[in-house]
Amino acid sequence: MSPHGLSSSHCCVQLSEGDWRRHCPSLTVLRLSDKTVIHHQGDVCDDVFVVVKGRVKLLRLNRDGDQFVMAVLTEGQWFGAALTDRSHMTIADTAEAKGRTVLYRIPRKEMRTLLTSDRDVAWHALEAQVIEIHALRRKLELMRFHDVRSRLTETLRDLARTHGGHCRHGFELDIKLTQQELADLVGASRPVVSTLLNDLKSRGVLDYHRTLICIQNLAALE
Amino acid sequence: MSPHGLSSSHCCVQLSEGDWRRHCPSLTVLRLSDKTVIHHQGDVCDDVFVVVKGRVKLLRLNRDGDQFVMAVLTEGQWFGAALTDRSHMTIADTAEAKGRTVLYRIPRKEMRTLLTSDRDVAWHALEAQVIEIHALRRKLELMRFHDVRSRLTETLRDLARTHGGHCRHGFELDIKLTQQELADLVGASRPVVSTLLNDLKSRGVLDYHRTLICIQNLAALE
DNA sequence: GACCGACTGTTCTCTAGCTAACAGACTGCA
DNA sequence: TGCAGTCTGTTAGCTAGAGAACAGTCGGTC
Repeated sequence: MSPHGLSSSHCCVQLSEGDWRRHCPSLTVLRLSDKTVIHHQGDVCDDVFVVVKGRVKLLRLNRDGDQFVMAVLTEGQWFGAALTDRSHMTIADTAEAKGRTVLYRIPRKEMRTLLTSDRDVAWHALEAQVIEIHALRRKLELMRFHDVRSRLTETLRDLARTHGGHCRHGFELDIKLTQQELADLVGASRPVVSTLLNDLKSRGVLDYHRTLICIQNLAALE
Repeated sequence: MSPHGLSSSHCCVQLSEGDWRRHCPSLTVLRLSDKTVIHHQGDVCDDVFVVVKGRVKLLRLNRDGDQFVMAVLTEGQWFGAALTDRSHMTIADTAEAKGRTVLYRIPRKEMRTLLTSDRDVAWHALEAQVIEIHALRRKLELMRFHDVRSRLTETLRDLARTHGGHCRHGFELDIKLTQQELADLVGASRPVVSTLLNDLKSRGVLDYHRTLICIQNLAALE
């Protein structure tokens, strides 16, 4: 539950595979391995993808290959082609599977039909977009007003909320992240993230071993 | 028209005052003068506001009073209470009238009813949110990868696109902005914006006098 | 159990851009 | 026509954090 009362569970349009197939006859199922690129920024893409299992990173690359992660999507969320009428649009984000994932691929037109015909789905979609806007605005505010240290702690709190699970030490992220990935999420360079992470570790706030992060004291993340 | 083909005209749910009144019986009309604060971040607010005339700035303040402008809304766009079911939610953005503006104020519940009952309005709302997400992601990308100079030129191009009008010199922003406001929009300090603006002026790309900015050579903004 | 590739820890240097500070210019109002 | 308030122009430090560079560590695999 976010401090603003927007639970991420609202993001999910809870339909079964049968429901999806009924509404979207051209649906295909994709099974992807870690780091598979689903679409690349600048591609022309006319499909919408729904995350069924696993995680998908939405990110932007600059010409040096540095990346900035806009969002990490979980089960039930969708991405891909914009919903406008004009087809053959260029896509702004790169989407990449994070771990093994299963997706549905749906032509934009069928998704549009579903959204205009089913009231519930449309409402949930709208709510999901509103929540996404909220998250993006927060991220912008963080980028503008906060230093890397507080951006890092906020990001960890967010991750704990949306991708966390309990473990015997406390609160464990069930998403494995290298320091580089965390830095890409925070919008900072790896060296400073590394140092800050060590500082937090030495202060007993969290513990980690390589890509597994475990938050011992969520409250102490301020 | 944006480079991605998302025209801002799509943001507008084009309803007449009669339409609005029919759907939302509790609608009230607000006429505000420049700089009136409509709601402040942290307020509890259960109303949605629709911009009928003028401009509204959506911004975040930090404790030093520095502000960062998330969006400048025009006619037809709406803001305010989130659309979730839970009422009495705290609001994340400060909203401020930019110049004289006219707004409709609608209780969240009636807006919700309208959105769940009218297919067209719901669709347009969804499109508007998608476009907003697009803009926010772009802004994030700019903040992450680009220096103040290119953020400034991109911001000016955006403003020309969404709030621009022709004048005899070229392309004039029909929104008056002080350098401080421009800096808040770009996410930079006033002194550097001032210097960059002078540089652009001396290179003949644009001209300005106090709050009036006139772009002579849109293409030269790269 | 030795090797390779991926990841982590740390240090040093360098710079974009922030803050502060102040002077000049314009605008509007008495 | 003068004064107050707001906006602009510019300069001089100062610092967060980027980037490069490299050594250390883990973990899989042959």
